[in-house]
Amino acid sequence: MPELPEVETTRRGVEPHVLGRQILSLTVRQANLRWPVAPELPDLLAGQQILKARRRAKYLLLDAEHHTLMIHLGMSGSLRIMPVTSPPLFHDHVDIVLDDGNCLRYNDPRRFGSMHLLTSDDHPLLNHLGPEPLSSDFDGAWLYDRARGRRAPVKQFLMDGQVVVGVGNIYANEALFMAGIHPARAAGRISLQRFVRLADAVKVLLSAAIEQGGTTLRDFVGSDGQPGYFAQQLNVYGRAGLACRQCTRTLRELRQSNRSSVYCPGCQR
DNA sequence: ATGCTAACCTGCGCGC
DNA sequence: TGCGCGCAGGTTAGCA
Repeated sequence: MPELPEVETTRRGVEPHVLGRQILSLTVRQANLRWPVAPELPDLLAGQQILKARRRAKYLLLDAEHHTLMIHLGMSGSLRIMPVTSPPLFHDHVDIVLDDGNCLRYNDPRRFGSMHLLTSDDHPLLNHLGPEPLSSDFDGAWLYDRARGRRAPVKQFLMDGQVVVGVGNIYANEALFMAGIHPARAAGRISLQRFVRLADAVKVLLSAAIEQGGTTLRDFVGSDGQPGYFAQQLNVYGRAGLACRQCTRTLRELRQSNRSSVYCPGCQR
């Protein structure tokens, strides 16, 4: 489910409900996520007030007084604010119980998500991440520099978290279409000018998706339970075999690193 | 250093 | 109706 816009939508939805709240306790019903939830995590976090809700890449970072709770939603995770009394449903793995009768409830069918407790942002999972796509650190020149000598297809290059964070399969496909770049082209063989178009496309797409509450595919819901509205604007993702909206040629599909890429053979070179 | 593969899981849609 | 298969928004470890 979640790419960066979904995580940011979740952060914005959750923030007003958790800021200033004290964490009374945590209920862990299923600790086997992508990495096991540390058994001592609930006791360490209980009693602390939540001071800030940040995002880094696709990680949601809840800063408390002495620790930061780092949450990843994986492929199928979601967070909802709800009364702690409402009965947990299937795959509701963790409740972060707040002091106002509500809880932040983590649901994740596939359990590819994770929860870690940090004492600083110096963590192996955060240390080697590339720039935020919507920051000024990320632009065409950055992509061009990082692509020197890289023979990997640009699609994989763009999805590499050490190059830039937050660009998942959907937006990688869409950005390459918007920039007119074939997903299989070697990253090191793309001009600065074309990388400028690609970086701009990433920024435009992610910004628009955040504005509209993320992309809804199957089961995504934001923290207030409302679906996003960006899905209807996808030009290539999920449209293999259909006509390109720009040139009417049939969109093709190929698999790269076991992920599907959809592109227009006319518009993308 | 780069790049490829398998791995972690469940659910859903499709063809038979 | 049921079953097996392939595929799905992510990311890491391990190995060539």
